[in-house]
Amino acid sequence: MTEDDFLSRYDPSEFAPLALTVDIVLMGLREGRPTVLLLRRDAHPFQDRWALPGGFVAEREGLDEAAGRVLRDKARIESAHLEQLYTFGAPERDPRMRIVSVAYLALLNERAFGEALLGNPALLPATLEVPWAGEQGGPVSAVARGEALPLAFDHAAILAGAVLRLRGKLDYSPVGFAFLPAEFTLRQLQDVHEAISGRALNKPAFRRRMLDKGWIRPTGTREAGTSFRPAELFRFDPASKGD
Amino acid sequence: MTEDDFLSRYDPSEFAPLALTVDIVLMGLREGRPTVLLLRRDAHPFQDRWALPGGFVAEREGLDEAAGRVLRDKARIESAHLEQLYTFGAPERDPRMRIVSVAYLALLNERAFGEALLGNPALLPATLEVPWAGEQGGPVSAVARGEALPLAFDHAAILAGAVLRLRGKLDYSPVGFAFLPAEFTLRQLQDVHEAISGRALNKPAFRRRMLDKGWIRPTGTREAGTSFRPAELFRFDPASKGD
DNA sequence: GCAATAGTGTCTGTCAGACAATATAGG
DNA sequence: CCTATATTGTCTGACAGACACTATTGC
Repeated sequence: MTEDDFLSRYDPSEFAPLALTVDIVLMGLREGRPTVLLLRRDAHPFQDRWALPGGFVAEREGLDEAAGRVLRDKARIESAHLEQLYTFGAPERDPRMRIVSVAYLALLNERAFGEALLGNPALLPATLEVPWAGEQGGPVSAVARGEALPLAFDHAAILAGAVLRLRGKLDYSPVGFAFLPAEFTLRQLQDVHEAISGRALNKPAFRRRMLDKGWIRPTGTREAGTSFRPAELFRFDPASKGD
Repeated sequence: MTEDDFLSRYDPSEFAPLALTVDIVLMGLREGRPTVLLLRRDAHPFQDRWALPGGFVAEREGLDEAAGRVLRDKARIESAHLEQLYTFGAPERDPRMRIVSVAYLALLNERAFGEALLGNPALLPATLEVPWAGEQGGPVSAVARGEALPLAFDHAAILAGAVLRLRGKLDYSPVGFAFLPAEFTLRQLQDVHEAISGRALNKPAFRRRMLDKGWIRPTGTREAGTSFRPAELFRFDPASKGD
């Protein structure tokens, strides 16, 4: 493909206006429900609709790097589990010009979620309502104060993709620990799994499964401040494998 | 994020040279091994190394659309299972300029694989050698005529991603049928699963599993031309669900 | 002791692997 | 009948769900 290739390097499309952005699904768990952080758009297009935090990819910046920067700038979050989700590039997805967006998923534990809210008061937490609908997931809506928020661009599709990705990885990857602090009880871990999968789980079976997988290690300490029997604290053991 | 947002629309990065390409992993099965089709690079950079077929995304073209076009132009394949894999955008991945590549995975059955080879004789089939290494997969090499091919750009990483994606989806999605003709025997389907997962499977268990999943329906006919008991032919039943 | 939750033991149904038995094509 | 492969039957072990039981804390 010599000449062919050579010529295509000078294809006009190369010089057509094109921008690259990253959009980030900032997800945490609130009251047992997956919750995302959204920003209201003040300008056209999609004025007054709600959008994922995002930003343009800089000239000498990698994609993961850009996502990390957006995380810092828009939510004051220094570190979080961050993974690429999918790339959206329909020509008309942004009416202004061709903007291709690489969507990322960031998972926040309770502390990071709270810090993000403090760091940027414009962020609105919205509960993800996922009609369990079949099994492969259906449309997702983001709800705040009892009302479904109108979303900008193709951001509803991005949210749906985020939920599917999480559900798919939950069982065979230790991704669920990203929602928890360093030390946690088995009940907390089970709550995470129930929130993401959207269904109740059996306690003894869950405990067996987690211990058998070898993902967690007991710390030897127990939680404090309960008025009943305190649960044992565990830590994620990255020495296992996966993800 | 009014003013902020407004200003960022005019960020210089928007006008920095940036190109968008799709690269396609054309995968089929040959002699029980995953095999991909590669093109030799005649020009710099990475001259004489092997690369995935790819092309620039045109001005008013969606990403899936661009991938379909590359499939037609470079391999004369009219239709195939095509899914987006991952987007690679390290700033220096192409020494000439910033080129972001959206990788796609195309699955070919035996007929499509043969047609591609006829349609473009420059395509070289290379066997994917996947050292089973642990479980999450390791580095992948593409081997032809007994030798590992030197790959261009970050295409080795793309191949590794393709193998992982396939392995991950095989059990809970009907993706394996993309490698087979419309009618097939259970033995053929099992061969596909063994080739992708890289391990031998139990015949009765495999048969039960496939029938229970409801993905396949018997056609009532049997294969012909065997010198032994002919196997029943099945069809993929898309009425089930998933993918 | 009481309330509340943590953690364990046990039964049972589902399902995959192993392996053997039966079925059927061509010769 | 013989060979080779398809297809089915059955046993067994791994494991998840259900549910009841025991343990431990604050009060």
